Amino acid sequence: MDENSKYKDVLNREGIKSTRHRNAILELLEESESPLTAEQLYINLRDKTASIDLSTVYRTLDTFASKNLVIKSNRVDDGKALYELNHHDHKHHLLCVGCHKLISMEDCPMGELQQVLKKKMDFDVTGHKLEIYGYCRDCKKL
Amino acid sequence: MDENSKYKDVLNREGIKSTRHRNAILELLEESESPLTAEQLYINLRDKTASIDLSTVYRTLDTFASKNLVIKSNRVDDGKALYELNHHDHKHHLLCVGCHKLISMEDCPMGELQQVLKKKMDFDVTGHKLEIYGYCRDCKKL
DNA sequence: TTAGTGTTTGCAATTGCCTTGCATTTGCAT
DNA sequence: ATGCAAATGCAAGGCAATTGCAAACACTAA
Ligand SMILES: [Mn+2]
Ligand SMILES: [Mn+2]
Ligand SMILES: [Zn+2]
Ligand SMILES: [Zn+2]
Repeated sequence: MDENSKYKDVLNREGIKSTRHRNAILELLEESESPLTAEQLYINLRDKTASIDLSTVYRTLDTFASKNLVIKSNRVDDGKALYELNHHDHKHHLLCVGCHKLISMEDCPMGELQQVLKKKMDFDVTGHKLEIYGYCRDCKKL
Repeated sequence: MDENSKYKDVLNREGIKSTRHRNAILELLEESESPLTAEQLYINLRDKTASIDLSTVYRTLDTFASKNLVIKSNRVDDGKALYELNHHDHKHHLLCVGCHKLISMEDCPMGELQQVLKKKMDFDVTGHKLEIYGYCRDCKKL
């Protein structure tokens, strides 16, 4: 199987063509354990084999976002756009205010809270947003 | 009392001068029940008495943010910067997606989570944002 | 395999949000 | 009132992101 077609099925399922760049971008996103900026992807791709234009990176990410293949968000400190693979599972991150690293939490702590709210407040939870800030292992030593 | 000095005490407490523009911006933020962009503030101010430059709006908001008088965030859809008054009370609301009522929660459910994160992830929590959506007592009957 | 089609990409220019340098004005302490 | 640091207006600049267009490419149907 061609390395450039690793995600052919995924892409075809969304009605878009399987290209070198699209496969490469999906691969990088899959390898990364934290969201990436368009520029980070761009630099990573340029350093590898595949020269690519930054506008192509943006267009590709926009396409992926519109197909719900990736989730677009904004970095807290500078508002720059971040992109991560949509794993379709409900997830939260810990944001280190020291080094701006994003760390994935294994599970959502809201589960039991929902039950409490249902009993005490008679409120049926359908969703939530949760962001947690603090200092990671590395940064709190300094 | 001069209308242009409504927030003199607040501003002096932060060690910055009380000016026409700063008072006007604080007033607009206080009147608004939702966060505003710099441009919204700019247009609002220009249409009133006070001609103001957009760069002054940004500089003022940055100053306020650095003094923790306002909270800066980013709009979800376009990433544009949003500014709102910092009311300094740590509080969460239940937002009913049926009637858009905001219900205050008596206490913050994050307390025990912090301890868990410290142990399991070696992460020191300094803050968080939490929004909860769902259906209130009245709306879930319908 | 080849030719044909719409899609994707590179490139360069452009947009729009936001920032910065500098001269002038203003608030405020003396 | 006077003096000085802080705040402001103005114009230029920086930078993430977008766009128009021509060339390259993926895929389909001969
Ligand atoms: Mn959750
Ligand atoms: Mn809380
Ligand atoms: Zn860190
Ligand atoms: Zn309701």
